[in-house]
Amino acid sequence: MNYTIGQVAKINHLSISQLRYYDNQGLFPFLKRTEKGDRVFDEDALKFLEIILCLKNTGMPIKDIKQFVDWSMTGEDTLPQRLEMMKQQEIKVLHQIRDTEENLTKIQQKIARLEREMKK
Amino acid sequence: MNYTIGQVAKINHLSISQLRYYDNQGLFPFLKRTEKGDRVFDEDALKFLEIILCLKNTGMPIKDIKQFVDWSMTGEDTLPQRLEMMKQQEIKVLHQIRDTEENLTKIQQKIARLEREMKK
DNA sequence: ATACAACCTAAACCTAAGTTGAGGTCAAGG
DNA sequence: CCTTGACCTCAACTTAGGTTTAGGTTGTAT
Repeated sequence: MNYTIGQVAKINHLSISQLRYYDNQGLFPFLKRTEKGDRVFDEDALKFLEIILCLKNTGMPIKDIKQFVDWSMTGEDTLPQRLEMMKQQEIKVLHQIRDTEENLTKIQQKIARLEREMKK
Repeated sequence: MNYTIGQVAKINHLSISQLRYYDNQGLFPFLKRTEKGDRVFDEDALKFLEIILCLKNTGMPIKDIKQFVDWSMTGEDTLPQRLEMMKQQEIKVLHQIRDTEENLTKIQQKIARLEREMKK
């Protein structure tokens, strides 16, 4: 099954211009085009997009994602680099979660304090 | 105990210019100054900074934080608004954590796939 | 035929969150 | 004295991550 840019945007809750911007930044080197020039996302492209968004949503800058994408296109030689990058990202995300949980606790304490103040 | 901007920067792992920028954005209306004009952070300021950073680190934009700070300076009339804002933020952070955990899982699956590919 | 919807490009524009640089004040130490 | 370090202001600059605009093509429905 193939998808247009508009469909992909809806599926992933992105804007069309965002997808075009990512393409221009080199994040979709695997994208095909129709004869008239429209971008075509196939199932593989959607699969790949998923991991790209995953990296983006955990705070990886676009140029680093591009590095990963470029490595992915070069073949098996770069498997070690890609693995290393994902492991680094895993560590980063684990820290993110811990930090965010700490901040959650602080916010909840603030809520409790505010509620106590309001009752007085 | 009082602290200079440099000390506060070190304690909280921020740059001095970041702290000055926040002050210019109106995030520190409670800040005192020495006669020569240097910013003085007292214990209360540090306490307040902690909650400000907590909001900032969970993705709240500076102008929203300023709203919260402004409310905090006005007295008890704004307790309900502040409470509501913190509750909204709590919800946002809970979602953040869930989303990040999902992304973590995907990254870990990617790691597993890459490791399988490398063994072949 | 024509109008509309969905796609395209290239370039300009925008916003948030800072950083940098020039020029200045003050206190302490050698 | 004078230099060094830590602070100050104000304005200009930067960067990332987009959005917007203007102008153009194509396919389908009226």
